Amino acid sequence: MDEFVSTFTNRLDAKGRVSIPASFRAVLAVDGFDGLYCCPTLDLQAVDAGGNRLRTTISQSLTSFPPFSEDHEFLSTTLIGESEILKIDGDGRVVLTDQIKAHAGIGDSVTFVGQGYKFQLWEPSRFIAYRKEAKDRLRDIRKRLLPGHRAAGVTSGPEE
Amino acid sequence: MDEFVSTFTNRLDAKGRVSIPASFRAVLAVDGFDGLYCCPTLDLQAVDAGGNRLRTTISQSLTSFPPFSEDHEFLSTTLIGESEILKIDGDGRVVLTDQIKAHAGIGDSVTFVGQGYKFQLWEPSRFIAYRKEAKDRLRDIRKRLLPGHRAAGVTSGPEE
DNA sequence: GAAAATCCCATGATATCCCATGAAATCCCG
DNA sequence: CGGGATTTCATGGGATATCATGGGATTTTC
Repeated sequence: MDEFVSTFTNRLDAKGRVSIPASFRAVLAVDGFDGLYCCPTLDLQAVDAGGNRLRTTISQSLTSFPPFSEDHEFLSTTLIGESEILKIDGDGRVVLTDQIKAHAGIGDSVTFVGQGYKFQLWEPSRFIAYRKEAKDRLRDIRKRLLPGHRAAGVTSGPEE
Repeated sequence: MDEFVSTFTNRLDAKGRVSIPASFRAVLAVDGFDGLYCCPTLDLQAVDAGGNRLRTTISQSLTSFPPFSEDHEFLSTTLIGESEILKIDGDGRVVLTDQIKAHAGIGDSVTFVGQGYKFQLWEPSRFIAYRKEAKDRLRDIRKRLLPGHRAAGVTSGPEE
């Protein structure tokens, strides 16, 4: 297990804690980062989460700008300043901060969406809408690429 | 913990003391600098703060100018001459000098913004305005780097 | 000797730790 | 192959530690 795969939805308890899906915890353990690195996505009501691999990806996007340059300051303010490092308790749970919950519109449950080297946190119903939107868009793209054909070998799963 | 991450806002007490966020103190402890190195930000009403890594970064940005050149003199006057080293008390608090408070327009509370190897001090409401600007700038940069790569969803992040 | 800075301790809110529980998935042995 | 035994996992709750903040007391500074 070295990639975040699949989607899970868990509930927050009275103290605001959520269990990170067990398979995601296994990936984090391999990644070797103590805690959960969380960064709000810029144009989605979601939060990117992960460990070292996510963090270094973000850091590296900063290295192309010299320190003290305007762009470097702007980027680090948004990417690092808005990020949070959540502690993972002994049972594999985290407490989401108010900023994270506000940004993603999260109430009493969270959907964890695996995306390889990172995963995203969503408010469940918002994620369902987003996924539908993404599928429709994918269909459009395929239609344009393969006019008059059905995509061979590229499945999108059962249509609902 | 080796980077300043996330944003915190704390209040000054009657004696002018503010707690440095605990996670930032942990980073400073690793960095091994006794005190808090503070340097007014050149073009912003903010103050850069940190430990050894900030200090060496400032020194290195000076080496790109020949010693005794006008630019070197000017920059070192500003960057080093205007810097201050604040004492950190046993409870992890500092007392901001009048210069710092004046430069950043700080009243009765301070926002600490993590930026990796350093963090910034802001007057809270001023920071909110700046953050909005920073996000817009990040959008521009993303657009230039990833042309035609739009998010599939129709939602955009919540505006505050 | 007075004002300011520093040290030390108090306190309430919040976060963290540790153990319990029940349901579901997995295993195991016939 | 099957069904009971065991483990895993998400969730819950009480006890404990951490942290920001406040204030008195002592030391420093000029």
